[in-house]
Amino acid sequence: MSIQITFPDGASKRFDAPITGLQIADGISSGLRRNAVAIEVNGEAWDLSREITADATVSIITRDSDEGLEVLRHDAAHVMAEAVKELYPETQVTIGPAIENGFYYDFAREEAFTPEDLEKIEARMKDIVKRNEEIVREVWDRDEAISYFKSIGEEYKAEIIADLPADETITVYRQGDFLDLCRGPHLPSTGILRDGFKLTKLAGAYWRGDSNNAQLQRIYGTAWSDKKQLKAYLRRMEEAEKRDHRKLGKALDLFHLQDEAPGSIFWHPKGWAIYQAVQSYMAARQYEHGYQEIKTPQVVDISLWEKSGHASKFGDDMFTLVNDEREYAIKPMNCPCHVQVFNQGLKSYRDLPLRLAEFGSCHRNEMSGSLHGIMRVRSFVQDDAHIFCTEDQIQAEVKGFIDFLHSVYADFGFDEIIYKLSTRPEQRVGSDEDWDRAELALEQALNDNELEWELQPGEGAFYGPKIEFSLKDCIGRVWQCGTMQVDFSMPGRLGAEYVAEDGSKQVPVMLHRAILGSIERFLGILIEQHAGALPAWLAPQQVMVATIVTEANDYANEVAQALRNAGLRAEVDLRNEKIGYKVREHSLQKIPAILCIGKREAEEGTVAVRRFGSKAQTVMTLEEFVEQFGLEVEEKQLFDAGTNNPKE
RNA sequence: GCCUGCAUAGCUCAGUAGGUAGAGCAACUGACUUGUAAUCAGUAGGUCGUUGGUUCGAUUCCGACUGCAGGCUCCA
Repeated sequence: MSIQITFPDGASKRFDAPITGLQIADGISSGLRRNAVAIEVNGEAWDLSREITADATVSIITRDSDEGLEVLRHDAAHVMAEAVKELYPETQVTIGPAIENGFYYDFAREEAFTPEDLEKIEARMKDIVKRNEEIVREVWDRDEAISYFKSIGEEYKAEIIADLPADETITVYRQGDFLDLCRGPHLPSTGILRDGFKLTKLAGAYWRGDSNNAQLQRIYGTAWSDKKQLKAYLRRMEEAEKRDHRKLGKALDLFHLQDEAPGSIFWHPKGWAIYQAVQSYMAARQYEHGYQEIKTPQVVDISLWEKSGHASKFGDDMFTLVNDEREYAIKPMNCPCHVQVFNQGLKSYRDLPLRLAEFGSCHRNEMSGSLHGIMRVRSFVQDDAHIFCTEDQIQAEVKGFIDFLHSVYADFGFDEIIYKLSTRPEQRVGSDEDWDRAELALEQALNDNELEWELQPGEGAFYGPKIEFSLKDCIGRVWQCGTMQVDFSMPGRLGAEYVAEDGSKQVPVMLHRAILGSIERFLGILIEQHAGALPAWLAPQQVMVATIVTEANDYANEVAQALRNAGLRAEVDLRNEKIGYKVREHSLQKIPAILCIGKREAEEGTVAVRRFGSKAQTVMTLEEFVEQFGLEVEEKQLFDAGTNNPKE
């Protein structure tokens, strides 16, 4: 019998059935065969060794494609599990998927793995690759599979199989003496994995992601198509880690943290200068967008948090204090306070939408393990605002907000934003009808803006669904920054009302929103995004005036004063040091512009400008520099350190 | 909170198979007045995170605590 195989370019060819992906690849070219790791058959990824018995459209998956890398990484996980079982037979295997850049496998074992064990495991993995064991796909009967895995002491595997949907085919992959439940696809043999992998870290992880369950030991690894790719990745990571905001915060003297105040930041002059630049920028932008800024109390009676529902859901994470037999909470968020401001006086539908903004200082007693540099802290300031509006106004407000957010992120130099829609959680307040409408409103806004977004079912806040706007840090970790949440319930719980056109009293809808999220977190990401070399408008010190000889001191001071008068953040370095030393130091501090002042400049009334990232020196008059640099600051130009040109 | 690891001078790090520690940079002093990424010489600087234990003796070994790092969980 012959079957028709159609290729990606539309061409097709007849083959004698059955035929395998490996044979097809071999027939096309030896290079393709060498690089093949799997085959896509009618849109489904198959093993190269699986027999194709009917007409099909196929495409060979190669080792350097995204799909191919996923197969390699998944195989690396299996090879690791095999290695672990060989070295530590008492270990139970659970799950081991491919992830971005690599893979992991979760193991259950009494004794903890040590970093030295990782080396042993990695060495054994290399052995298994060298053995080039054939990887064989087998279809098993469900009950047989369950009893087999139980019989060899793999309780977790048995549990996974028992929970698979009834119509799912149970496939088991065999490599050497190691059998693992898996959907596949896998490589034809372990040798094809080659040597582009490395075990990277050891971590704890809960069985099925639930902290009530047993904690397993997770081993992470990274895997690439070959050793060269692996090395390139490791080098990239090493470079990226140099941009870590904690390192730069210290090196650039921006802030520090210390034991006595875990999760709280001591901002130093330069860090605070950035902080203030960001905050005052946001204040101006919000004013422009029709927000009114307010300020609400830090310490508020616990009863308000009970009414809002926060005390019952987040009570453990709130800092509370008792004074004169009265219990207070240090505000963990601003919303209930904003409703109090709304509630003062009688509001009309003509007042809506009412946009109240606050740089709200919040304290949350986050679990110690979740603290992370200045990205996740216990004391932070949100660029928070609440929009009180009618249901009809939601669409326009959400749309307007998304545009606003995009323009802010663009000013800061962020072009990659991750959008997520989080919908109703199990524990929530409000009717299902309200949730339906709120979720729909957000979904529509995302689609109207033609954004690519990811759905996170059950991840919404307890009072409403939300859109999350996330950014990535230097090593690719995703952090939520902006948010837009629709809330139909809190205004009602806290007694907010307005008089409608017909004279009736109505409860407004409340939109919770933030663009930066926590200013602290945003600054952390901002520092990493620019590797500490902030664009001129954000740089804590924008200009450094450095003298070459003492004789130029007076003129240098005049220059610095003129720059300050022009609204620029300028310092002067009169130290008795060589100019090379000063240039080096201020370059390491990533100051956007160094003005070198010698006898010549003092006599001519000029400045010798050296921009960060460039070795070029440009002599111009002080006036010319103020105009040029001032414009760059005013226009919030993003400076490209590599080319010394403003970015598009 | 849980798992694994880490904590030495202001910073970056070395070191002690258990006998109270060292480098570079920074700081300070002096000389040098300098033209675009480190001028030279000298001085000073540490209860080796805190706290128990083992030991004649602990920075080193063991435990607890605190903090940090990487994950997991959580994130109003």
